[in-house]
Amino acid sequence: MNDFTSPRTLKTIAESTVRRLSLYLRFLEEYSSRGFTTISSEVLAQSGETTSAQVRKDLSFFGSFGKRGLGYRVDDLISAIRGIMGLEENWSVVIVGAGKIGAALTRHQGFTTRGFTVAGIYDSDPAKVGTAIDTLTVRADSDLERDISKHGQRVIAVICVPASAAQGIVNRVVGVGVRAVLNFATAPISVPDGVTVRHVNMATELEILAYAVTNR
Amino acid sequence: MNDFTSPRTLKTIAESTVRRLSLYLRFLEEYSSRGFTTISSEVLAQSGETTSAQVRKDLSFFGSFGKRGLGYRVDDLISAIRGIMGLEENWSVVIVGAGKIGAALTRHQGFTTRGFTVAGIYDSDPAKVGTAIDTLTVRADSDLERDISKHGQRVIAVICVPASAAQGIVNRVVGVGVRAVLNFATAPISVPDGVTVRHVNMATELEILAYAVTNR
DNA sequence: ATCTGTGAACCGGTTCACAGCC
DNA sequence: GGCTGTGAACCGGTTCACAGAT
Repeated sequence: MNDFTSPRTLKTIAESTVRRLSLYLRFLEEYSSRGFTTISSEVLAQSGETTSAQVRKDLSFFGSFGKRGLGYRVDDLISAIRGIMGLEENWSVVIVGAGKIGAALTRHQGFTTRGFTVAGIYDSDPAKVGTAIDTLTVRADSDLERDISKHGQRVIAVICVPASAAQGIVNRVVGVGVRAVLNFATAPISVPDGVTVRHVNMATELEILAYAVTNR
Repeated sequence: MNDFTSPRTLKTIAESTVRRLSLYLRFLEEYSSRGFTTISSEVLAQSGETTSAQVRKDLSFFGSFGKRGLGYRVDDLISAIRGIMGLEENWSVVIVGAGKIGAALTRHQGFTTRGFTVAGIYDSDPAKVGTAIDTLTVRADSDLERDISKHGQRVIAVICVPASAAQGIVNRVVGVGVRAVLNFATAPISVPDGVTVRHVNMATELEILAYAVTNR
């Protein structure tokens, strides 16, 4: 029981499960700060807009964290999920592109508090290099490789450059060991095996909403 | 053949299908601008990181848009997808919250060109009301209902307020007829039937990446 | 010969339901 | 009695494979 290692190597976990774990974690942290020490799968389900069975199934892939008849101890579950997701130590976030989105993300404190620290912001435009964004100074695009190498494995590159430049930047950061990329550019990006890319695309989100409204 | 109405009311279409349609559309527009007039499901598949069978299946839910042995006429397919997604006429986007994200989205031109126009940005902070963001002036939060009523059905509300205020804002915009909400606040939001909410959450995206790197 | 359109098979995520512990 | 943990059933999205049109 509570075997962390074998289950997660045995089966690949669905992305939907991982996404829900993130939501559970957020809710648990808030729930803990409100002074609760115990939670049931039923209550936790409401946070993630899912069912209690789903919550229990999600957690069961990684071990048994609850007590039958009682529920889960909030703080234990927080630690367990942090461990599962690899959030015990801090991650460095490198933002490439100091345009509107890049700058806004840099200024935004939202994820700083959650174990992700913006380590640097980069741009190829000499007019932007050297300007201050919050506590950071925009660095030259050409410094990317050298700077990233210092961060080791725990780096996530956030791509906020124009679509035409996106693949080139990704190639460069992957070349110096980055294995996680969050892509805000509206360009389909390809990466070698072992590198994970996620896309965030405002236009697509709006279009999905447009579809939903149009088709009842 | 080419029956638009019955198939889409008959079956509910998977969200994944709608998301891919959006990607196909983006690629097709770019492909068209490069001068191509015809495309095969095989080529289109590469854009959406999927397979040719998936492309054909996605489209088949809505009609037959191609010619066997030949492929699809690019411009016809663009029109067809625009029709399916409800993008023939423009949509108004109302941004609530003039913080970092709200301001960045307002300034960002990315979706303006794709049939979505930012009609207004609102904030409850008197210090922000009246300030200019791009060509828009931040309006008082209290003007929300009156302004939205003017837009009719084709409005999408984008929520960029702190988590604690999110549900209240959503209740208000839904109250005046908004049926599509894009939520940037890190709060689980509930809406009545017939209203669609989508969540964009930076922290979750970063955490999914952290999980992926941590677990091979 | 080529490439679409689509029923059927497949696969995997979700839901069910109940056994197992507190 | 209450709530977790989990195999089994279910469901729906994806893939297969082939018939049909050009």
